[in-house]
Amino acid sequence: MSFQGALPVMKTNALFKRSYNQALDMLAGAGEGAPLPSEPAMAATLGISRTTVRAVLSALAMRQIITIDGRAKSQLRLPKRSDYLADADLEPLADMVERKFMAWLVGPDCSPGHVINGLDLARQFGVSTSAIRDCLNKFSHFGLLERQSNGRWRTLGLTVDFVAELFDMRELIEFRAVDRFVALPKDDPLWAELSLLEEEHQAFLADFDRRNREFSDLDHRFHKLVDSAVPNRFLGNIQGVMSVIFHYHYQWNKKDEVDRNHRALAEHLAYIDGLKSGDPARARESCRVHLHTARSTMLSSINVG
Amino acid sequence: MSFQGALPVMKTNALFKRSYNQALDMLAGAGEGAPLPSEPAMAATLGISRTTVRAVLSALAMRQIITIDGRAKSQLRLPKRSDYLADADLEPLADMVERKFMAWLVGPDCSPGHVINGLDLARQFGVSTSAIRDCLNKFSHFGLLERQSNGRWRTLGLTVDFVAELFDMRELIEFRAVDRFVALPKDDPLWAELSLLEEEHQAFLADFDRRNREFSDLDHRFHKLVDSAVPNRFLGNIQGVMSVIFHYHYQWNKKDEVDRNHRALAEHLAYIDGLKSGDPARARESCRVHLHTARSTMLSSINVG
DNA sequence: AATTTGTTTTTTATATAAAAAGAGCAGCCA
DNA sequence: TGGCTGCTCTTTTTATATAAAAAACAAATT
Repeated sequence: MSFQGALPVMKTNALFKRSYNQALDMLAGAGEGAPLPSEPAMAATLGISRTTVRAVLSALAMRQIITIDGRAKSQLRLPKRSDYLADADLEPLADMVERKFMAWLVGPDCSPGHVINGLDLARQFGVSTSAIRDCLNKFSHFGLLERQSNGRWRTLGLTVDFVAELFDMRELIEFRAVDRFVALPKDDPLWAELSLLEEEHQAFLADFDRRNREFSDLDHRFHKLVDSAVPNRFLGNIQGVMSVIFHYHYQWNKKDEVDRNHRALAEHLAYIDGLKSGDPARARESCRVHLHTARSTMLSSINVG
Repeated sequence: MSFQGALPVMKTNALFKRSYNQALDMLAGAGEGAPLPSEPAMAATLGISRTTVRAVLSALAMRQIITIDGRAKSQLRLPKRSDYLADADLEPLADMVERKFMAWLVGPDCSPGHVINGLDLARQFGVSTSAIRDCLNKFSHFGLLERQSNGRWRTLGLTVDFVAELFDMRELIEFRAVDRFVALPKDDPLWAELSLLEEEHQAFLADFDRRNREFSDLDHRFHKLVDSAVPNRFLGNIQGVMSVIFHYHYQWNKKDEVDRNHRALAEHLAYIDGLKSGDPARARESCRVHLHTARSTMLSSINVG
């Protein structure tokens, strides 16, 4: 299945490439002729192992960007644009497969109940079947897929039922978290974090037109903070599903995006007020309103999409 | 397809072996010289594909147990004990790995926080690294493992925290299910199922000494029934964790097993009464009592274990 | 003595190959 | 006509091989 001269690459070296580009950034920051930090120091800075640092360093030396002589490493020249490695495959493989799979899942080639052909997907995405298998395994935990008795995979799709069940769970969890949150002592660090997030919301609102697109991240962080009042690892799982669904679904449903985000932003602020009031009933109500809106927004988005 | 001198076995043919033994059972039921059902019929009976049926049939013919001539298949002799394939590897590979892994996890070779060496486990269990990888992936969804940034696996273990969080979640879900359950119309099929299960509990109690061991299955089915009042696929996930944890943990903690099961059985019956009373407060209370006992039993079992 | 580098050993991630099991089709027999 | 068999093609499951990355170890330098 090799189109061009694709030699057999066994494992993506995305980490190396990312680190290489990061190293170039560091060199751009320093001056020409400047000495480089030691290998362990660089490893710590980049958060990678020394093995990878050494690979990056020899690549830099090969390109005549730095020179290495024992432990004396120095910069020969400033990095140019062309020195950077193309960001084509900088993404970890699993992320790439996940992205393509979600696109396929909500796209026209897949209808709910569709039986998945792993081999075919592998060819389509340009990866091996192992990668597909891992991805399918992951999504089956998210409830988007099902295994039949004969070992085959069937899509369940982003159906109305799925969303309803997901939100039921979400409400169950978040209502409880709200009760716990309002009862937190006033010196709990979560209150400070909440205030910080409130300010972020205000700033977002002030600059809404430009930052509109980044809302889903803010949304995720806000709900995560509320839910953290009841620490529970199983809850994190559900949050992960929510996050993935929201991320991908709204990426392909830009319709009414501005209105949707604007409304959610306002509701978040009311929700924060509710929490800060210390009144459980009021907090619960503001939470209920927001989750209700989120649910119907998602449902209508699925129905038209 | 040779099951004796097989040198490099690439994939376990557990399905074939299980089916082969099942076919022997069928032959033992029929008489000598009796005609065999058609291939599709056997496939349907055994719940496998015709390909596997054909493999079984030719193995039986090879062993001179049956004779095949076109579509005329007939039994030559009754199967002997020695005809059966050894039950060493009749278990699906994934199940075997899961079992061994859980045993390892709660055993002395593994303490919470331990970094897992996949290759080593593969050698220990006599399987390939792929099988281990699949297993680790599965258990990470159960919250028993964690992936570190460097891609390594670390055990979190069956700690007090884990159990506390698991039961928090369970209570959250089951309380809600109870509320919904008592509100079901009296002609809902769930009521009939509940009565059936109540009878099973009574029968269990009458024959407790002998059936004691099978209690965990009954327990699982009971809670599953209650929770089915609120159908939700994410909930099924949590139930799966509970089931696995209970199954393995109590398999190695036989201490006080009789008392533990006896008490749970009594509480289940009270719980069923509570549900049948139709009074939400009473139902909730009997549920609370039982879940509370279950939690403390599990916790104390971990502490002494 | 504490770090740094050079080298070797482990471990993980991925593609590939091959067995096992499933699905479908054409001809055939009752 | 309807179901059965023989055959072929797909799809899934698993083991293995190998590159990437991490970790460990040893020698060298400050």
